[in-house]
Amino acid sequence: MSGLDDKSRRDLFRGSLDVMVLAVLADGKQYGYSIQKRVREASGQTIKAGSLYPLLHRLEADGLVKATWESDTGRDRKWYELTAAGQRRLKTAAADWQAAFARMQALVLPALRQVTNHPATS
Amino acid sequence: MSGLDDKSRRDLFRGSLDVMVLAVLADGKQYGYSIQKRVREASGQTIKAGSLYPLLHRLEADGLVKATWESDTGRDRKWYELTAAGQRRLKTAAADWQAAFARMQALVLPALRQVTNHPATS
DNA sequence: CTCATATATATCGCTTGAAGATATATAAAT
DNA sequence: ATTTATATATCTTCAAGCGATATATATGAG
Repeated sequence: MSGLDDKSRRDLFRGSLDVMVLAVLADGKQYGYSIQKRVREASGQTIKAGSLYPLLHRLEADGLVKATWESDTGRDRKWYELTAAGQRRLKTAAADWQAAFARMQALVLPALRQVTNHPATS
Repeated sequence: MSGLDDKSRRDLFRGSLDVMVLAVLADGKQYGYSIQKRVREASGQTIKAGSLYPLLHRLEADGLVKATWESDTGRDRKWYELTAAGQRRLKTAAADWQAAFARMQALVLPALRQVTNHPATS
C-alpha cells in the first residue's frame, strides 16, 4: 500500500524547496510563517521551522530575497520579497528543476508501462 | 547562469533513486554496474558505488528485488531482478513520485509565468 | 480570567546517511 | 606489462536536516 517511502519523499521535497520558496515569493511579499503554510498547502509537505528560517537567511545572504521588518497588524513580521537576482534565479532554477524531472520521468514512465502491461504472475 | 544548485539537484536525484532503480529493473535482469550506467545515462546524475550497493542490498532485504550470482561471460556478476512485490512497488512508488512532482509543479509553473511576464526593472 | 492553541521567528545540537576513500579482483586495451 | 574499465562491497567521516527548545503575541474556549 505504501508507495514512495518517507525518506524519498523528503529528499524530493528538499530538492525542490529553494524553487518553491522563490515561487511563492513571485507574486508578492510574504513572511516566513505564510510561506510555510503556502508551501504546505501546495505540496502536502511541511517545511520545518528549523529548516525554513535558515533557508530564508541563506536566500537573503545570496541576495535573492530582501527582508524588512514591518507590522501590518499590531504584530511584527519579517517580510521577504524577491530581488531582481531572485527573479532571475527563479527562472533558471525552475527551468532546471523541470528539466531534471523530465529526464528522470523519461526513465520511469516506460518502465511503469512495462510492469502495468506485464503484471507479475505471482 | 547557475540554475538549480548542486545540493538541490542531488536531493532531487536521491529522492528519485529508488523509483529509478526499480524502473531500470522493469525490463529485465541487471547487475549493479549496469544499473549505475543506465541511471547515469538517463538522468545525467551518478549514483556513487557507496550509495548504489547499500541501496541494492536494502531493496533485496525489503523483498523488492531478488539477487543471484551468475556469470554470462567468464565473470561473476550479481544479477538483480524485480520480485512480484517489486513490480507492485514500482507501480505505487512511481505514481506517488509523479503525483508529488505534479503538486509542486502546480506551485512553480504559475510563479514562473509571473516573473516571465513581469521582468525585473533592474 | 486562565489555559490552550495558533501565530511568528530564531538557534542549537543530535542523529542520520550520502559518498569519498579504500579494498579486492578480473577483463580488456595500449 | 601496465593502465584503465569493470564489478562488488564496506567503513568512516562530514555535513545538514530537523527535533527540541526558547521567546513572545494573538485568539478562542471554558
